[in-house]
Amino acid sequence: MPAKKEIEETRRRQILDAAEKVFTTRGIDKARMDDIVQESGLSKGALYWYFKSKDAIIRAVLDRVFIYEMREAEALVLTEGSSSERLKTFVAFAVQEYKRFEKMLPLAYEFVALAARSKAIREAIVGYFKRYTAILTEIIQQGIDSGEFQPCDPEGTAISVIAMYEGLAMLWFIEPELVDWDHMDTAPIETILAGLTVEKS
Amino acid sequence: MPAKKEIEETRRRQILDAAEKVFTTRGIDKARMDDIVQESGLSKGALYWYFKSKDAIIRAVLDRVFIYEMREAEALVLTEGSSSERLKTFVAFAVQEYKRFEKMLPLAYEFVALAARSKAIREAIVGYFKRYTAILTEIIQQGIDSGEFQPCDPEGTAISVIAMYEGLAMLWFIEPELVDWDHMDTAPIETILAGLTVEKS
Amino acid sequence: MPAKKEIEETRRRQILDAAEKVFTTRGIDKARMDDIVQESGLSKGALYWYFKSKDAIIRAVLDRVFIYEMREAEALVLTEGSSSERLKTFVAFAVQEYKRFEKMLPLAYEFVALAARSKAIREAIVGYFKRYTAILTEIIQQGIDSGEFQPCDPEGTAISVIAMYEGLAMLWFIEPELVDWDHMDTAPIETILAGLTVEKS
Amino acid sequence: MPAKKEIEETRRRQILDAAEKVFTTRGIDKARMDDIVQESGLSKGALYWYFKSKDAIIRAVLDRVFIYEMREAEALVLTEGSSSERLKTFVAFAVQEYKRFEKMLPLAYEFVALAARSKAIREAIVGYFKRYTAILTEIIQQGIDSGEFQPCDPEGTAISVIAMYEGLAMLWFIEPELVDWDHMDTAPIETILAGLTVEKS
DNA sequence: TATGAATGAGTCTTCATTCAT
DNA sequence: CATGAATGAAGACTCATTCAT
Repeated sequence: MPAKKEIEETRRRQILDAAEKVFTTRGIDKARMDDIVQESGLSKGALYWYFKSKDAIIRAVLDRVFIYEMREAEALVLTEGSSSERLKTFVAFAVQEYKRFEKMLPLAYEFVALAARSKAIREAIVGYFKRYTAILTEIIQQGIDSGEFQPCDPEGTAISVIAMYEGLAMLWFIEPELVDWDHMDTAPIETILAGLTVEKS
Repeated sequence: MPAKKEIEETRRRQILDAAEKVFTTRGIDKARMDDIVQESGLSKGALYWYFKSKDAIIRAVLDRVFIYEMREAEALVLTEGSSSERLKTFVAFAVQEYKRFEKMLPLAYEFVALAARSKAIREAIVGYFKRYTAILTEIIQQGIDSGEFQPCDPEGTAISVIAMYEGLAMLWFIEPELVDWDHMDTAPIETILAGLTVEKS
Repeated sequence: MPAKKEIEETRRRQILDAAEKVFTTRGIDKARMDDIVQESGLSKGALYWYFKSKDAIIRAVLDRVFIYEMREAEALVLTEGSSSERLKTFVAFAVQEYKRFEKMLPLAYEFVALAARSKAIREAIVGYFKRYTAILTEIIQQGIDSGEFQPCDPEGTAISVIAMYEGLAMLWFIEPELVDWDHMDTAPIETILAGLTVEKS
Repeated sequence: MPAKKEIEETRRRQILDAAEKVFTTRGIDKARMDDIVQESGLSKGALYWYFKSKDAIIRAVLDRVFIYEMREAEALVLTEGSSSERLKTFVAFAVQEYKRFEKMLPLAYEFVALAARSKAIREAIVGYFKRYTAILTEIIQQGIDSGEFQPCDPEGTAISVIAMYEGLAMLWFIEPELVDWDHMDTAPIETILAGLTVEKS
């Protein structure tokens, strides 16, 4: 017997899937509850049964957008190999994620814009970045400790790297031709690695 | 005698100033024409006398946000000194701009989000980035030509640098504590410069 | 259990009744949606639930005004008696209709005026006249065939008769005193019948 | 020196010509003062200098539409010839008028519709019909007096004739194909004349 | 639980009219 | 006399939310 809980979970997912799609294509503000109703195949009443308001749906979608699995990335920290290797692997992983994320970028930037006016949204996004930063900082710290990387502020550097990739994603979003996304996982990070790595004489 | 043209110019500026402020604080979608009316001190009719619609105001504000003076930056290309110097000066200049830009960032990200659905907006933003890229590419090319920089793809590198600063600005926008903006004009670019510069031994 | 359909039908009627009244008293253009809201006892939202726009309501009212039962009149064609009798009965019937129609005449003339700019309206009105013409033409044709009427163009004559009554209705509408509506169903048609009928010597 | 009066007269005519055109094409309600401004080539201020309001323009246009020269028709009454001849000449004249009037018919029917709510408009239109009726009544009376026409109610008959032509004009306006306007000046009136005329044998 | 008809405050936009120059 | 910028009341329409069934 598919417990109530399961049905409820299914309904919520249906609604959020629909909302995500509608928000992405029409924009959050322009999206109407009726659009979500139609897209979800449910009824108006059902939406309001599972979510208190449009705002509640927005927040739930926000969480789906900015909270995803980083376990794979986090596991990297414990991997064998040089720090450069790990850094590259991490970046390659992140670039993969961006690619999967592509369709949701419009939504992501809407949330970024909304962050200016909503603490809840700001916190969700900040949490996402902090997790990313923590992983990258750890990798860089390992490199410094092992003498592979120049001494430097590991967190600051991590943030610079993340910023660079966020920026590239944004440029790519605005005009794909600006960015050669197929080499994204190598060229930019190598520029940084070149400056980061201790000269092997 | 303040010629007609002048009055017209004043009115348009009044309206756009008001719109910019309202869009920034309330968000473009949530902004009501009445807010702009109140903020501008003009009347509803006056707004519609000078601008066909809310959308026309949005576009006009867009242009004000993304089209500004880069002459100063463009002049840098012709400056004396090493390419590293020029690069740093350019970055310092850009960081200054971001600081002046601070209040408008929410608006800027709204436009970025809107870019997904509007060619006009996309083009305005792309134009802005292309101008920036052109300057930076030129500086890097000069560095390569003079043997100061490693051989590399100058445009790709320029875009990476711009992306990094765009990303930093975004992080700073979302959570100022994430980014030490006071050293923004030095630390990140130096990491890149380290990798870019030919070893002087 | 008043099936859904019934409620829908009731609501539409409520709205169209209200619209008809408001259009008639205030004029179509001067009529506000809020007037219809008030007159109907429904809410703004309800109006827009059942009709897409004011224009949709106008069209629906148009149909109610110009599409009505002519079955009774059409049945006349098959009646016993002389063609003169049938013609008179038909006219008497039509005059009755005009009387019932009295209150809607302002609306009817608004539609006539609108016909100049709307194909849909024009077609609705033309359809109405064509049905009337067809009946009358048939009656006159019968009269000619039986030798009761002079040979003539039956459709042209039918149109002349209809035109005369339409014109009388218009004069009556503009200034009731101009037309003795109580003898409308006899005097004018007899003038025509006198000229139409073959002399019985 | 073209006295002030002349300029004033010119301006008024310019405005009313423009208004007539705009009212006819857009409809009185949908016509904007700005349309008249543009069409007239004058300025907004000028319109309000010569006419107090849009309503004043509407009334002035009304007068131009419904008050025109009937002197020619009125002169007919004194003409030589049989009453039948005079009647036919009168009808031919009227049909000519309708043809000239063609472009203004949409406007005329708007005024008819407005008559329901405006005494002033009603009176203007009634005045027009009364003049026409008076002429026609006189002609018919002459025919009765001379023994050419059957004894009948001359005014009632006159009104029937006018109504018929008004109705034909309306049908023609709504759907030109319904009415063979080229024979309008003969066929319909002859049907009536046939019934009206005393048998000569 | 689920439905979808109904609500009505809120929004953009229009346009007759005014008035400083 | 003439101009056209400015006013602001009014009106069509939208849409998040509610609630009787």
